[in-house]
Amino acid sequence: MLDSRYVADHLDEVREQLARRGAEFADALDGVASLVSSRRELSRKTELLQGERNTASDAMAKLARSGDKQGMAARRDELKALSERVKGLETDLAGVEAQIEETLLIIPNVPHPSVPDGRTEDENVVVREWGTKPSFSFEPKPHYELGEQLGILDFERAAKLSGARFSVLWGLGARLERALQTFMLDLHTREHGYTEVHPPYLVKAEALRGTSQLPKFEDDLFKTKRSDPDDPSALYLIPTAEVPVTNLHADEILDAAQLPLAYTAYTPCFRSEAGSYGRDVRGLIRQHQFDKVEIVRFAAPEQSLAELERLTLHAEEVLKRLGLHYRVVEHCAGDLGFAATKGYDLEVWLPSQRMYREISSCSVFGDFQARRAKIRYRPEPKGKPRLLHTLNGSGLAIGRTWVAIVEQYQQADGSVLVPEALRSLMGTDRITSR
RNA sequence: GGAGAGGUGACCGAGUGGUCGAAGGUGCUUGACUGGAAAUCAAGUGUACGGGCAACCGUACCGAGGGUUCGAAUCCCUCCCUCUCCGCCA
Repeated sequence: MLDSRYVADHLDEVREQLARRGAEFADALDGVASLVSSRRELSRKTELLQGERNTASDAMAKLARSGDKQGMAARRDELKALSERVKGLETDLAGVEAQIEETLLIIPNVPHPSVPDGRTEDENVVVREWGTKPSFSFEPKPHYELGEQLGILDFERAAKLSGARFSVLWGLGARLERALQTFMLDLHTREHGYTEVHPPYLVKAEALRGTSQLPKFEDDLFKTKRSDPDDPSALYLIPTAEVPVTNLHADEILDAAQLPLAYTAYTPCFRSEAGSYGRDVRGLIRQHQFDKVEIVRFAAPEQSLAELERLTLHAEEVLKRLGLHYRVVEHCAGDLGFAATKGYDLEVWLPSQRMYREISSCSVFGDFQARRAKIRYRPEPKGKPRLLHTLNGSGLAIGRTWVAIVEQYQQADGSVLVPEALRSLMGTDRITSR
């Protein structure tokens, strides 16, 4: 969420910055500006009258102590009227504040000045590549064909259980999923300094509001208690570990010395994929449920851009160790996530598609999430609390990593070599038909 | 799910209608004392918004929301959470 006062005081600037995203928020922004000025006026009036009421109330207390029943009776009506006026103003003020919040909650973050222009993902900028495209003496197969032939991947039975966009992994396929969890968590905790977290997979609406999946992207989420969809206490399945992990520090004031905080978490992720009906219908690329190891950092504002580079390298290291060819692209302004102010995608090479596909998204959110979730830190021991900056990235999406390994390491005979780094966890150096 | 108890500042804990942003203690910070430290003594020590160059002042906040009242941390209602016992369960 943007700062309402900043928006009101820098209307044109914010308008221009948001225009880079290719979206129009003119009306909403004007609305915020005028609401902010009526809030100022209203709160001044309210406080003045509250002060009057408090003074009068103290006088009443004195009368009460001196047992002046008559004096009290004489003033009661007058005070009641005053009190009613205060309540009226308080209600109005709360109304204005709610309107400001409501508007601001659906306005995206402004792109950082360093973010390149562009409308769609086609205008993202390739920053660097790592490794080389594997070459094959045969036509490389898609992972879903290989997986089914090897008996490690089963969509038919998944459909029987849960419908489309679910999968069952068998044998070494399941083992590979588990090996990847362990491998990634071990790398981040042992070598990159992250603290491992095991969070809940069901969260309150409040948490989703903190990281900005709500209120705007409710359709993308699975909500529990469907029998009473309006129950405000209904829990949601997490679409990413970002939600529970970032909100760990909601409503907290951290010490500067604690920063940067670095957490990693393995969780399943649940996404309704509403509106993506025709896309990636085959294979593991787009599922309602997938596993992911997430990395999350909390940083002082001055550090956050450098922290983004660091976090991105941590995610990249996973691909390097697995020997998977990939590239890094920077989001153009139009392709930036709702809450992000700058970000990179890691795209892994999929031979069967002859394409780079997103396997990680690393973002810095500035104070956008911190303002929503009220995550602050104290710059100096006695100083005023200040919003910190949040960051996160996939480190990595495990399903897509599984896909990349099967495709990049496939052999002419249909078997799949196990990357060196996973061999001890897998207990084998090759996946063959069972 | 049933019965009971409770949610107060960084922490413990007092406060059952008015002068309570909140006693007392602990912790922390600063000062005094000391060769230094401990102990002791003194002062300070929440967050947000508004005003002021500043000292500081005003307003709100005692789990959340609503109500009663001239006035609520204190009374009433609803919800959330924690603890104890029973039941059930992994």
